[in-house]
Amino acid sequence: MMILNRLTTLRKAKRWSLQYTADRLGIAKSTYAGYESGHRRPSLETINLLASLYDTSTDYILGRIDHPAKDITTESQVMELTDLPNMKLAVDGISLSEEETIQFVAFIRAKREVELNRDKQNET
Amino acid sequence: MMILNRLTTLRKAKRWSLQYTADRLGIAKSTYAGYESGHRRPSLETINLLASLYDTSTDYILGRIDHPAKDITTESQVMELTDLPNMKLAVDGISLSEEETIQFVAFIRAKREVELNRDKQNET
DNA sequence: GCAAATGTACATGTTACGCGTACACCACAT
DNA sequence: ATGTGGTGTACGCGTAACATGTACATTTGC
Repeated sequence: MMILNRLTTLRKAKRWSLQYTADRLGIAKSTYAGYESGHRRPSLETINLLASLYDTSTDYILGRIDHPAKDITTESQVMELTDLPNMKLAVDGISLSEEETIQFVAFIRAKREVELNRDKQNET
Repeated sequence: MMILNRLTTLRKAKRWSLQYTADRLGIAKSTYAGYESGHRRPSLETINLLASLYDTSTDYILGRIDHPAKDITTESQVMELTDLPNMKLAVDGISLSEEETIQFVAFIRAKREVELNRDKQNET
């Protein structure tokens, strides 16, 4: 059995729905759902697209390698956290789980939302 | 059209025949020949095997990258968040402020603390 | 020149892919 | 409570395209 269950993790890291992802891929929602559930498997083109959309490599999606990194060294100086599979971050020497990063991104978004609303209140 | 014509080059670089390659892959000669001629396309498993046999990556075989280098995995660089005074992280394209990064670390530590205590509770 | 190995082309049966559809579930507003 | 839109899941069907065997062409070694 080929490792494709990484798709679900990758998609949720982007906070995308099945429908949205399927639209980006140009296929039906049920089709993409089949990939994640393991009942169906994507075409080569779709694998390619997925690697691009999820900012990773086909090798990672296919389970050939265990690190989803695109080439970190060539990345720009600013690293996007929502592209989290591209990097490994640690706190106190313990690597962040993807779940932790997802939670933090949600945390930051909520915090900014609050600040945005507060600013709006302060407008004349 | 997907770039698969690299297969012929890769195979000849190894000085392998169609038959030998097909045997290594566990498929019929005509089947593998179909890949190189472009009339047929390999399964995901076969793509995987091909990348391994030819000592390259699926990304190269699929035409996602142009260099056949095997080690596309810049081996897991783990970056310690607390050691990154000038590390630039972003969420939704907006760079994290230093305070936000501090909050990030605090957030993770608090979460882990909670989990640690919960685990202790669950011990007999 | 011959034989064996290699490469190419094709017809066929069968797999499994993509889609639509239907359903359960949840959040939220009415 | 009832409705509405969005999400994830499961299934049956029609069909594209895959794997194979076979046959033929071409090259290689003797």
